[in-house]
Amino acid sequence: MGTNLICVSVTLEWCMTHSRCSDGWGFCTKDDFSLSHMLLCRLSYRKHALNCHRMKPALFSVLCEIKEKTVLNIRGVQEEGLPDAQLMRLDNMLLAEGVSRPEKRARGGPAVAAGTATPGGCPNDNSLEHSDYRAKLSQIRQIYHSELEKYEQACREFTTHVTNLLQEQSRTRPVLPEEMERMVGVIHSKFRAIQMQLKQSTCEAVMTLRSRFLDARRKRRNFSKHATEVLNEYFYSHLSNPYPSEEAKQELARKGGITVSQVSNWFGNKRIRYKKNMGKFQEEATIYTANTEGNTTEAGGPRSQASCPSTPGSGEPVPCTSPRRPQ
DNA sequence: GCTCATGATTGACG
DNA sequence: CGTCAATCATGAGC
Repeated sequence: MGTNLICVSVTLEWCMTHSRCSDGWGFCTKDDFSLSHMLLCRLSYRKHALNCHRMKPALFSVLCEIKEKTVLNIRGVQEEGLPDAQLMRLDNMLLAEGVSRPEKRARGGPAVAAGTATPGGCPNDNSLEHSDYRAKLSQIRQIYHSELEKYEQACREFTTHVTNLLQEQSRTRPVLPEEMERMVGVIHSKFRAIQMQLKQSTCEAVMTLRSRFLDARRKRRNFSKHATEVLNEYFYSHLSNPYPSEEAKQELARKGGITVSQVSNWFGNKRIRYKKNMGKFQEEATIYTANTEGNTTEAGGPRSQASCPSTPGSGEPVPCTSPRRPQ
C-alpha cells in the first residue's frame, strides 16, 4: 500500500514537473495532458526500463527460483474438479421443461395435460391459461438464453484478457503454462458458478410458474346444469353398466361442452359415490330414469343392461337395494 | 364459518 | 390404460 502511494505521488510529481506528456524516451508524442494518459505513459516507460535493465536476467532467475519453491503450494491450492451432479440435474430439468432448447414449443408439462374445454362449457378459458403459461415459459426461456450468452461472452473476453496479461507478464517474470491453465480454469469455474446460479433461478422460476398453473387448474368449477343433466341421463339410463365407451365419452363431452377426461372423471366419481350411498341418489335416479324412459340416449350405446353398476369385465353386479326404476 | 357436494388428483391394481 | 378408492380443494347453501 505504502509503495503504491509513493509510486503515485512520484508519478504525480513527475507529471507536474513536465509541461506536456513526454516520457523522455520518445514513446509518446501526443499532446495529451490527462492524468490517466500520463500515468499510462509513465507505466510503459517503467516497463521498458525494467525490460532493458542490465540486472533483468539476474532478477528473472531469482524469480524462477522463488517460483520453483512455491509451485508446490500453487498445486496444493488447485481446485478439485467436482463432477457437478447438481449442474447435471439442473440441465436435465431445464431440458425437460423445454427451457434449454432454443425457441421451441415446450413439450409435456401441465400445459399439454390441460383440456381444451372448461367446466361450464367455456372452451376458451383453459386455452387462455394454456397460452398464458406458454407465453410466460417462453419469456423465461428468452431471458435464460440471453443471460447465458452474456455470461459466455464475458467469460471468453475475460479469459482472453487474463491470458494476454499473463503472456505480457511472462516477459518480466516466469509464468508456467500450468499456471496459465490454472488461471483459465479458475476463471471458467467462477463463470460456471454464475451459470449455475442462473440455471438454478431459471428452474425456480419455471417451478413457480408451473405450480401457479397447476393451482389454477386445480380450481374447481361446477359443470353447467346442462352438462350434469347429459351425464346423469346417460348414467341412469345405463345404470346396469355405467361404463361409456370411448365414442360415448366423446359424444357426452361434446354434448356437455366438457372434455373427455372430465367425462371419465365424472363417471369415476359417480360410480363410486352411487355405489357407496345408493339411497341418497334414489330421488335423482327416479327423476332421470323418468325423463329418459322410452327415450334412450344412445351416445355410443350401452355395453349391457342390468340394474346396478358393476365392474367392467367382472360382470358381478354391485349389491344393490336401490334405486328401482319406476314401474 | 360450517357442512355437504363435487370436480380433480393420485396411487394401486388387473 | 381404464378403473377404483381415497383424498384434496373448492364451490355453494345455510
